[in-house]
Amino acid sequence: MDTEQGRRRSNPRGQGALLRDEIIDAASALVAQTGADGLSLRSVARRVGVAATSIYLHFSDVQQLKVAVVEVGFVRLDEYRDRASDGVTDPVEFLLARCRAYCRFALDHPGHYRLMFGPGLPDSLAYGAGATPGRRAIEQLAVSIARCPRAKPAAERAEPLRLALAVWTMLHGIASLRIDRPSFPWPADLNETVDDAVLRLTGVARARSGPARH
Amino acid sequence: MDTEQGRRRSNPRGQGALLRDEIIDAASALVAQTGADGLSLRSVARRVGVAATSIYLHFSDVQQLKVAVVEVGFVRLDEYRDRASDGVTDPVEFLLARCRAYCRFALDHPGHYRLMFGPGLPDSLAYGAGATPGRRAIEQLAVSIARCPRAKPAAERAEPLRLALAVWTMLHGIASLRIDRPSFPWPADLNETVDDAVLRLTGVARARSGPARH
DNA sequence: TGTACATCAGTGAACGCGCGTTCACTGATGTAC
DNA sequence: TGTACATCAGTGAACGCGCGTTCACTGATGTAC
Repeated sequence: MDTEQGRRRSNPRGQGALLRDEIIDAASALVAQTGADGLSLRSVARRVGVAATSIYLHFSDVQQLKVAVVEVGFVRLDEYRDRASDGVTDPVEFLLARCRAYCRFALDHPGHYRLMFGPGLPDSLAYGAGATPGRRAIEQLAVSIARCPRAKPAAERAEPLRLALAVWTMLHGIASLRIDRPSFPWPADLNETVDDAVLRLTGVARARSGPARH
Repeated sequence: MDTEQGRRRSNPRGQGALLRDEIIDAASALVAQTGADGLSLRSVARRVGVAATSIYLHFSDVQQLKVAVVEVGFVRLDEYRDRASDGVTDPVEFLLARCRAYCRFALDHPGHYRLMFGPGLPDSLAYGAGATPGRRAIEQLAVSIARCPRAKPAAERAEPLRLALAVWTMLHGIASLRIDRPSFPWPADLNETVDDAVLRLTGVARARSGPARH
């Protein structure tokens, strides 16, 4: 429909799974462009240039298609964070880099982010319930926090997992409000907002003369 | 449709505005029961027991109806907070009580909350842009924070408005994640989570032997 | 006191739309004999 | 080498649904003369 390129040819025999990837790609692009609500079985089919019913060859349900898009989103989010912290040795800067990357991912991919963490997906299908990417990310975050030197005396410290939960919650607040209320006069510097919040919440102290700001 | 009570009688002449209130009430109830997505012009009309077209007598648009529901939500949120802090003299407890009330409102009225602060309403119609309830609430929050004694030396303090923004963002994160991911193993005690986050973010110190916890 | 008219509150049928899902099908390509 | 058949990848028409919005209307009640 978008690009009228004559007739679509069937994939060669045995390569039917190729369409599955095409569908996921198209769904991801749709979510990116038109938001989570723009994702429908028919809109995806139109974009791929295929009959609506062909989706059912690979997904039992429109919900399962959304789940697949969410899975792609989690992989990309991981990549964002890993790339941001790659080569950073200072534990505090490591932590901050990954937190900033989380928010940057959300603002770069608002549609995906909403689908991953918003009301778009029924809770039962969403990540967060089992041993899933979301849960693993929280645990990684706790480790990152635990490695940082802290200002407070040991007695006043909260456990890292608790802190990780608080940090994730904060990052989600920052990201989702900026996504959903773009006209609000947010501070221009997102990284500064993130750094400030994370340092305050965790009680972690940044080294005196850290590396270049961002 | 819900309760078949024969035929609806027109409101008396001059009292046409009564229907407007009925519509808003029904819309609010629908949002409360079935979430922001359950709100449609026709579902509201069904619930009121009126023809779908009658909505247009009072709202030019389905969007305007949503805006009216959001307005009701802001009034209720204000009530929640005022009632929670009523009679509380200690400034820190005052601040915490209002923050807890914010989250409690959100969890008691998830449909309203999502409509007020989520993606349900187009940004241009949402609060937050002008001299609106949301903005006023932020300023009130800043005042509440400023009245609290703080642990840190004056040089390290952030301006209250900045802190208020951070606190609001945090509360939104807490509330919206609990709403959208109810199956995640959140700490059982919401108030403790709120208190902890607010105190850490603001650097405000609670009095040694405060009043009963909650 | 009677009547024409205006106003008000609300109705009912119809429109076109996009949606998820179903069903029976088509056409190409491989495989068994 | 030829043919019957199975499998695979994908199609197209149709279903019923709820939606927002439009249009011309109805019936009661007030008001002017």
